[in-house]
Amino acid sequence: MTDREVSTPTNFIRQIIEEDLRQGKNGGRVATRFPPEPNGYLHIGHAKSICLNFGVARDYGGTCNLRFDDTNPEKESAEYVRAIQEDVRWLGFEWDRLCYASDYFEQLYDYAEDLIRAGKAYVCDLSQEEIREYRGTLTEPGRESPYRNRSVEENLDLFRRMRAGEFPDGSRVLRAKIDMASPNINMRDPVIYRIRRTAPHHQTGEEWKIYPMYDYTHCISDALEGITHSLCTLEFEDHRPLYDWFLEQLDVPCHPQQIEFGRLNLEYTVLSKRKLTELVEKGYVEGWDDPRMPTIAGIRRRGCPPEAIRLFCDRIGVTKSDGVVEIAMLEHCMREVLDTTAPRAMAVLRPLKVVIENYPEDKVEQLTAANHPKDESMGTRTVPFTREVYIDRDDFMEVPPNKKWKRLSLGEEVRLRYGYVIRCTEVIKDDQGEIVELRATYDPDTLGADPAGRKVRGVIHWVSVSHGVPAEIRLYDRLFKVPIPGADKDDDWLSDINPESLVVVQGVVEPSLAKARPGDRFQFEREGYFCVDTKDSTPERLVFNRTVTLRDTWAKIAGQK
RNA sequence: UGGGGCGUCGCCAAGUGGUAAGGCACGGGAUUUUGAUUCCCGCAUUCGUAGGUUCGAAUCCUACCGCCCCAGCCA
Repeated sequence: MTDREVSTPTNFIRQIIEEDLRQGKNGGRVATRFPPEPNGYLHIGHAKSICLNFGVARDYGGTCNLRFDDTNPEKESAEYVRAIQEDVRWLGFEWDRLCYASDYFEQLYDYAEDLIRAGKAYVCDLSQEEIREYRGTLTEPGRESPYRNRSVEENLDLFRRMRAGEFPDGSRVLRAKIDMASPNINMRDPVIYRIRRTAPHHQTGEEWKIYPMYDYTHCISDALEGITHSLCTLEFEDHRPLYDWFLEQLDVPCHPQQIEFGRLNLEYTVLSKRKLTELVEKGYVEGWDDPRMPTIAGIRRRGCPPEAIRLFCDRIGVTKSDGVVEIAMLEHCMREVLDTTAPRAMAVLRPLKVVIENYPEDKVEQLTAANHPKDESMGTRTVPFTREVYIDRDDFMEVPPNKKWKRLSLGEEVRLRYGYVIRCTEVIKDDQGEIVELRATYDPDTLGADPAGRKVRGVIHWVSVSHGVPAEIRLYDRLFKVPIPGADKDDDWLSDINPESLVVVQGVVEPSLAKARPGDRFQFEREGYFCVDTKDSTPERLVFNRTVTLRDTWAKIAGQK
């Protein structure tokens, strides 16, 4: 935690926990867990859950396990297991125990036999389609399976043979015997074990031919780990009666309390694992860690510090109402931490050469620049000033658009950041009328001093032509062009992708940046926050990713007219 | 038209019968060699709607209305 995060969040879950502590429940113990299924990368929605679970454990002197909910080998992989651990650690959390639901397969199996012996579970031979038909609908009750009243002996025998691999996939399942007429569909004899003979499991290999389902596995795993508060998202609210049912039937060590909260929705992106997987697999992005992805890996590569994510999660709060958080909230958190932590530098994204005609041909001045305007401890660096410099094309207009313009224009003055005041004397264009170069003069008395008798309103950044270092700069923008992709036609969400979510530009950066290391974050003055790409940047060919722009009041004013 | 949830400012969110916190966004101003940052100031007489209880209601009751989730051998 950093200073920014000292105020402890308050929310209904923390209130429940505090009340439990007050009453001495669970022997004053608080134990949570973060239970991802390793079937994809973690995204910012998971970050909310991570911050909640690990944060609660931290603040109440409890524990938090990282538990892989790995009961579906067909969709899971060791690669996801690896990536998830990396992401949780990067976010700044460390688990007490690293667990796998598959650690409990043997116990889970034994509990299933207990259920059978108690007459609370049975092997059902109905096909998948038949089970669906027998289940009924939202408004009509289901019907009991013809296999519902098999003897304990027959059920035990069949279940053991399922485990032994005697039956093909899909031929039989083990079901809990609850109530086919329940208004809660989850209670209509849910399947708790299915046969999967071929798919090797990333943790248990070929050992198992049957795999337990989520509802059955999750509550028992929680109980075996001594979890006190099992926090999950709202869509599991309907499953809570089932969660409690299993724990009541079985002789488990404890009965954790499931509490549901609203999952995060964020504007201009998607957060469903299905859609994120589709973006990756169909090549709309370059991978799970594409900087446009809302994955932890993508956000990290984009240059966002973990502290900003934690700050964001604290600020959006935890409730049961499902809303959509504006992207501005996330961007604000990024800027807030980057402003104080990122050293400043100058980079020209769209270079326009300026020749300062009254500056000596081969003179080079080493100007001193502060690495942070209000943090002296970040030190200073030196930037070479020469007769020819690049400025950004956006910082010049031959004739100013209005009186508010404070950048360079023909015949007018502007200050070069940390350097001199220059005046544009001539605009050189090519045959197409495109501006290719500017001529200017400088006022030698303006280094660190205001010019005599004039006030220069504008300051622009620049880089020496002879000393600047070329760099590829990737300008990332929101992945979708509308706040809610697929809002009115969900199957068409892909058509809402923003075709300009990535604009690559060949820029020039100040020479001090040549020694920047992958992952280093900077503020390019007047442009935004950038970080050295961890995959593609090399000392010979620097690549910077734009994390987020600076707040841009001018763009707002300019956009109004 | 079954069940489970949720409705407080444009967005997020406090509030738990005593007279609407905060953050983001937005608007205005100050300072500024980043149109950044920082700093002031403004921003819900009203809590989905309608009734009722009460000296007093966002908080309690009733009835409506709206939105979300559930019919995987996914989690």
